[in-house]
Amino acid sequence: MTDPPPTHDIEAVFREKGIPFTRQRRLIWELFAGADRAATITEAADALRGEGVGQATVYRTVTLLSDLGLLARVQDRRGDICYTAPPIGHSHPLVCGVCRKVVRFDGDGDVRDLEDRLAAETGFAIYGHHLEVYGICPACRATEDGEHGE
Amino acid sequence: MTDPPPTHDIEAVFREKGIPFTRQRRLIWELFAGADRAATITEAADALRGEGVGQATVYRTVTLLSDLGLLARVQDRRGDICYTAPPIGHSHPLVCGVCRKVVRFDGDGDVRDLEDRLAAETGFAIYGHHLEVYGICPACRATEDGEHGE
DNA sequence: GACGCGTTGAGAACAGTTCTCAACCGAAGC
DNA sequence: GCTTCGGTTGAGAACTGTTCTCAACGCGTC
Repeated sequence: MTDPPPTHDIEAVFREKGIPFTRQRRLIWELFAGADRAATITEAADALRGEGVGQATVYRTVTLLSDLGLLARVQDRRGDICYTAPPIGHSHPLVCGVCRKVVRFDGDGDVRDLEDRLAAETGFAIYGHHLEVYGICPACRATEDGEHGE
Repeated sequence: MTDPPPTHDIEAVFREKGIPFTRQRRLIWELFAGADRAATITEAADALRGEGVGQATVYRTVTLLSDLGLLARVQDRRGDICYTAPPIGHSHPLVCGVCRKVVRFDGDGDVRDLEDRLAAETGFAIYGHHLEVYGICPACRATEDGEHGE
């Protein structure tokens, strides 16, 4: 497994690939990297409209960052597609289904064994996996218990 | 864990919930359950158009089956959203990214430990997870190696 | 056979995403 | 400093996938 580049070195990642790291791309990256919870593209576009970042650019940049492996797609309990950064270096997201807070964890050891076993059993050449864990974070649990008594 | 109802007993699942198992629903179910690989909604709609099944019905039924936990959503290497049956009883899909062939496996033991650890470490109330493994099946590997020499 | 209720199909409506194109920006060369 | 060139951007159109609407239909019940 490759070494996870540190988040703040994203500029280096771009430079290395010869991709310009423009003002808009920086703003979009900072929005996702600076938040501790996943955001939808619409939310990002709304938040950055004031900064003069167009919707198309948000779409283009999110796609670009995803392709570079710098953003991961997750979904909340309602099924809304959100993005969260950074999944760099192969961590997995534990997502709060209510507030979309994301805690990252490294479940790689656990999954690697499984992959090896599957490869041996099925003959598949395994190239990846997708693991997300969903839960309700302590803060949202407190709120839900208190307010709805559910 | 609940006992996985056998695939052929899907009618019983519907009956139990008081949901009519109509001709259209049967056709749609059989299309997904009968295939050994995942299909997109568009493919299903195209395949069943001749049987007089409308597109809206395919969407409605796939949503219904997903809600009942009888279909799982996966994606191929191109990112196309596909559905596969049956994930009943908590198996996970190993999907061929090329031909979308699906092999199911029970990785639950592996993930359960991880979940317990995460719950203890983070305080999240974990309600679910999403695990898919992606690979290239032996048949597609043979084709790709032979034809593209990649 | 008539009634009632949920399901269905066709097409309209909608939302999210991608495409188009002229304007813009920054780096390189003069 | 000015010009050129290639990639990026923003606005809006176009497209795609999905959901909604509504009249017709099918099936169980009376």
